[in-house]
Amino acid sequence: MIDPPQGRRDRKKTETRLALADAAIRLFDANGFDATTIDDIADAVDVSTRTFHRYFERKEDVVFGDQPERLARLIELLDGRPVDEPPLRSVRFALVEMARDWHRGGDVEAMRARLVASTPALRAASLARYDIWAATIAGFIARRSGGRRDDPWPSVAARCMTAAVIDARRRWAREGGDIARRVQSSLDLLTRLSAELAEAPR
Amino acid sequence: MIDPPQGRRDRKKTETRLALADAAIRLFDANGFDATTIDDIADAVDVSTRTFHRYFERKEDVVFGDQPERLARLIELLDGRPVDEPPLRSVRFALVEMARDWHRGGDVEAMRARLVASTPALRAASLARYDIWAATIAGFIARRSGGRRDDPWPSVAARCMTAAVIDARRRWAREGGDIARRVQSSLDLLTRLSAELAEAPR
DNA sequence: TGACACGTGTCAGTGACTGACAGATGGGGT
DNA sequence: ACCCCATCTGTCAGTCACTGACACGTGTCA
Repeated sequence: MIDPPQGRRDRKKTETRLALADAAIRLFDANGFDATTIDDIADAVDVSTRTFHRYFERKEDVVFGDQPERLARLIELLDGRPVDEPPLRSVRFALVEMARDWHRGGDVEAMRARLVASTPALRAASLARYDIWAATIAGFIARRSGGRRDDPWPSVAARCMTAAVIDARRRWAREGGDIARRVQSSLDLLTRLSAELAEAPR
Repeated sequence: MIDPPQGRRDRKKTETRLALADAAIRLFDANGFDATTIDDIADAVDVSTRTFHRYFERKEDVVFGDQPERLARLIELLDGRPVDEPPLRSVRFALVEMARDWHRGGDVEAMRARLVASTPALRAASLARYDIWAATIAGFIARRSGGRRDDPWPSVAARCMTAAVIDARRRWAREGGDIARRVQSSLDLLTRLSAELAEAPR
């Protein structure tokens, strides 16, 4: 999923990062985000707190420890779509596929979703992550549809589709069910927007 | 804008809260968010840091010190719309009106927008605020359109319209211009979604 | 294998945030 | 006008997130 099989050093780095993320999520889930100290997490992976902070700028970030892989996957999915496909269709495909990854993530992924939904600090951090998704998707749409540089359309479209995903995921955290299907139906709802807004021109 | 002219005590409280918010924004703008300590802000208003934390849970929150008033205003605008108006039209009206408030906010509002755009911690906090807006709007749409309790439509629609506002405001922070008009055109773009998504059914 | 780059631990320090207590001040009832 | 009570505030002490500096040990590459 990631580039080449780098040297032992880089492999260990990735290993430590994912180990910290995994340990953190489990500890947060068991004892709560606030009640868990960075010391607890570092101890669980047997590194110093200083090392923790070399991997993650803020405590919240550790919950999204696999973000580099996720973002790379999103980009890979987007760029893998045929160039003659309508851009939003490509985005839709990529987002549903991302949701399938979440499903494959199993317990830890559900744990993370619940954790994020119930912890204010993590909710904010999570939204900031999706903001990066939105920017990435906006860049993709802009490239594929090729309008003016300051055209707001790619950005607005990307943000809306991301918003649909966020809503689906939050619903999934609360009520469970099939996350991929939830994302699909949220995205489908976007088509309803124009119909309802058409009655409200200006 | 707010309820009745409460006693002196409550008046002083509101005063202090807004004074802290105002002082903080100016200090952040002048010296940067990180370089400004809570001590600096508290000193400027001549209260203790402990008092600061009684008004605002986190340092970031002070930038949104007038949030209670804003949210009250949003609710007021929404509830003030005729009940037979299409819900999304009401929301559109309210959001554009909120943007006009920003315009009336003058320098401090522009300062805040620039500040939020350029400070990661504030960007995250800002998104969390809009999340509350989205929830409020979703509640309004649900009430006015009266579907099932677990219908995802109100929430998705609210999130998308909020996303359009966020995008417009961020653009405004970067490039200036007429914020109300920017919000209008972002919202107008939502109607384009269905056309482009229609080509991407499933 | 040796020079160098880089990841890690220790240490010390700052600043955000919180609970507990005590003093001050406004509000309401007599 | 007075007092009692609720509430706001400052001081103090403590925890914890986060950071720069330094020294040590380990991977990497010539």
